[in-house]
Amino acid sequence: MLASVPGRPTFKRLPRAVREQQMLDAAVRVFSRRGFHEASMDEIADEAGISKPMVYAYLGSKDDLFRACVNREGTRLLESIVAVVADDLPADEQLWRGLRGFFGFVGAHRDGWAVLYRQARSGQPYDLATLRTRIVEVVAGMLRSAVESQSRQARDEDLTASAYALVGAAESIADWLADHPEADPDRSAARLMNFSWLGARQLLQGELWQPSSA
Amino acid sequence: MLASVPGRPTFKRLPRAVREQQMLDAAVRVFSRRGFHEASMDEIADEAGISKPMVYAYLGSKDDLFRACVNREGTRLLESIVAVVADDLPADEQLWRGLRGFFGFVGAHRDGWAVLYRQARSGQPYDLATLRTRIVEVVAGMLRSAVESQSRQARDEDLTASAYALVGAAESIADWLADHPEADPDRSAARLMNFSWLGARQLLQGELWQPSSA
Amino acid sequence: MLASVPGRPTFKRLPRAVREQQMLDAAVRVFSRRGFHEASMDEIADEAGISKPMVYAYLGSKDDLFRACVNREGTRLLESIVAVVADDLPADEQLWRGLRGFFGFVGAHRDGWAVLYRQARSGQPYDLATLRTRIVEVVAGMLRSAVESQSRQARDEDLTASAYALVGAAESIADWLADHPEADPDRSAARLMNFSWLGARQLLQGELWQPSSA
Amino acid sequence: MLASVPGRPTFKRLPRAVREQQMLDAAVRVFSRRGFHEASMDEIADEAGISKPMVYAYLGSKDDLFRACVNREGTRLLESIVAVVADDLPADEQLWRGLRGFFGFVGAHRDGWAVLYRQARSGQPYDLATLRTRIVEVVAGMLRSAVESQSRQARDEDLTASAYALVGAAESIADWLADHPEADPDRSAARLMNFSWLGARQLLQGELWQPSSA
DNA sequence: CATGAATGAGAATTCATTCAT
DNA sequence: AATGAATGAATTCTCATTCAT
Repeated sequence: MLASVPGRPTFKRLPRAVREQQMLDAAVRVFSRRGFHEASMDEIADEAGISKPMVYAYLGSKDDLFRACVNREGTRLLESIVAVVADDLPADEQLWRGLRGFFGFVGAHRDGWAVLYRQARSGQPYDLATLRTRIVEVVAGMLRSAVESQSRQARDEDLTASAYALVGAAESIADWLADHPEADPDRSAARLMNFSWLGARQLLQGELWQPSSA
Repeated sequence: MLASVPGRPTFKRLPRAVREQQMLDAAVRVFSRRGFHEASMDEIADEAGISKPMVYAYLGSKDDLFRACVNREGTRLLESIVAVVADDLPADEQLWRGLRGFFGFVGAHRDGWAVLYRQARSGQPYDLATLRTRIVEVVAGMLRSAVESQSRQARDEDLTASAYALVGAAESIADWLADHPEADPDRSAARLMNFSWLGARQLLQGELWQPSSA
Repeated sequence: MLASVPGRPTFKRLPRAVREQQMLDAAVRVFSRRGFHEASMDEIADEAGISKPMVYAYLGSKDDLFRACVNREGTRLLESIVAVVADDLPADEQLWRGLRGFFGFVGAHRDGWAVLYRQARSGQPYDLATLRTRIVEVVAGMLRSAVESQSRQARDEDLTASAYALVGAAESIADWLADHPEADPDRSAARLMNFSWLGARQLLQGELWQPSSA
Repeated sequence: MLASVPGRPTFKRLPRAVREQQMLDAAVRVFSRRGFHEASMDEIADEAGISKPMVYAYLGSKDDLFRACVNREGTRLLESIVAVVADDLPADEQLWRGLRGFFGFVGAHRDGWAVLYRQARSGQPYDLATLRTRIVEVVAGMLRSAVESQSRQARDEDLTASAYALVGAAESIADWLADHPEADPDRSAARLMNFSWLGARQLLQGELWQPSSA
């Protein structure tokens, strides 16, 4: 009966893998707009078009569910970056590509970003700390190899601090991007590239960084 | 009645203003270590050494209380920055002073910083968004005046983006600082100054920014 | 269909009676270790190696299932006793055989005993009350016929009380036995026989204990 | 207003100690008639004429509450026995008094007995196991001293078994008593005394029953 | 001023039970 | 015959908030 109504998909008796993704989608949306604590399992189940016990059966407790969201979105984010970065490129090109990947993800998955950045941060130390640390380390590594390619020395602490600064700057702009749906992710990437690569002084003097490709 | 019983110490009937500060101190500590939702009014009252009804009588609901915390700490933070910045200084000097003020506050008020940054973010739209926007605007204004002093034009959006980047970078490093009590705030300020003022390229080439004063 | 796929073992399509016994075995084990309420239908189905709907199809609701367990174990227990008692034996011999049968069952079916005694007791008025009453009546009858064989009178209430005492004593020792797998059931039977028979004999002979005071 | 209605006691704002006893009374009644698992905190709160949060505030979780019930009733039971037993009396007199104390408690606190015996048994190992063991040990000690007063030897295991039998018999009769409000506790005590003492006396005198066959 | 006593409302979680395939 | 998918209905427990003293 229901199935015969055109345009209204039957939501019944789907295989587990499909349902799990639906649930995760719903959970990401709800966590994104409410935050971890304000989100209720009831609302998530509703949003997924399913009853609460199914959520528990498939994805466990609220904590488990949240972790699963963070993991999925975190993995996607990492992949968005890793997919476009190639080790043998010059440092600025790598940074540029990394930023485009990053802002591209944020623009395309605003809810996922909100869960990762706004929600996961404040609470219990989910794997997010790990994820962020990993990103920071990747960036730090990138900087280090760039430095070494110039036969220079740099204190590790300084590199790490720069990486933190860079990641924080990216997050901050991503946050603004997530709240401005009309904004262009690539443009955000370019702006941050200029700021971080050239520095405020250069910017103030009107200098601009230009992508060598594309 | 009770107070008149000899040998029984009179309960301190402190003036309202003092009590309120005690409560806010307690609330900031508790919100800082638990987060908004995990913090219970019971724990806050306990920490303040008073009974719950007093908290409600003086500071209103939990939301009100949290807002009061954010306001007080936010104001202090702004003051830490404003106090050291003078409009007629060159841009780099202003930035340098602003960063020192900022990291100084974070180092001295780790709990306050945690409430402002980690907790207030995730949830309800408290005045924090406002506070952050105000800081961003201050920084953007600083950049604009610097640009204009060079008789140049710059698109407002670009300036804003740079301000966001700068604030985000500062927050990120502040966050790291809050978790490393042994770290030196001034050193953090210097690192970020280098990064943001000179840019990654300059840094990679070994250039360094030097404070003209102090 | 599935069964016709070569190389894929045919799922055992066991006859209903066999399946039911498997389920009851599993249920007795689970009820024994968890108690009625803590036992979940999931765990029982798991233990039986079948899916839940089968349990419902064959044995009905959880209550039904529990009743079925109690019935089966209760019947076995009664049979263990009845099988060895013969009406024409002297009273002490009957009691001795009855106790041996009883403790023999407990030693051999610890799970069954636990279900009967520990679990069924606390809750709903299953047939257990009936079972116990039946046992008490059997014992009371045994005592009565012994008395009458001595041409004596005894108040029915006193006989019933003695039967209760005897059954309670047996249960108490059985309980201890169920927790001590190394203990010898026959030895327990002999101990209780000594305790109860020497008393019962005096009673049967009309002797009475009198309080020295009051 | 409410307080002025005669015959309708005001149930409001009682001191903690009073409320706790009311709650325990209610809990014992509900646990007694429903069993641990079937009893809901809602029903207990209702029965106590109070809201659930108060129960949690004063007595903790459902487990804690149950433990508190068992403790209170167990203590009362022990006191009922200890109060009337005096070490320097002859063994039979001690046993007689102990039984009267025991059955007196059961007759006067049927609900308490039900909680102790029927409910606490089946579930988690609350202190009840301890309580019962303690009682068994007391009885065993009583028997041992009686034996030794006759300069005889007895194997400890046999004494323990007799104690178990005695306690089990008492519980069994108590159970019957709890279901027959019109019955006289003292009469039950006398019946069990007869049954057990006449047996115990023979035992104490070294008599043994021997199986005629096997 | 100050507080112990009290609660309404809602949250997570579980479980017996049934459908649709 | 057999099962994975699905849920209604409880249940325990917590918390912000308010009286009555």
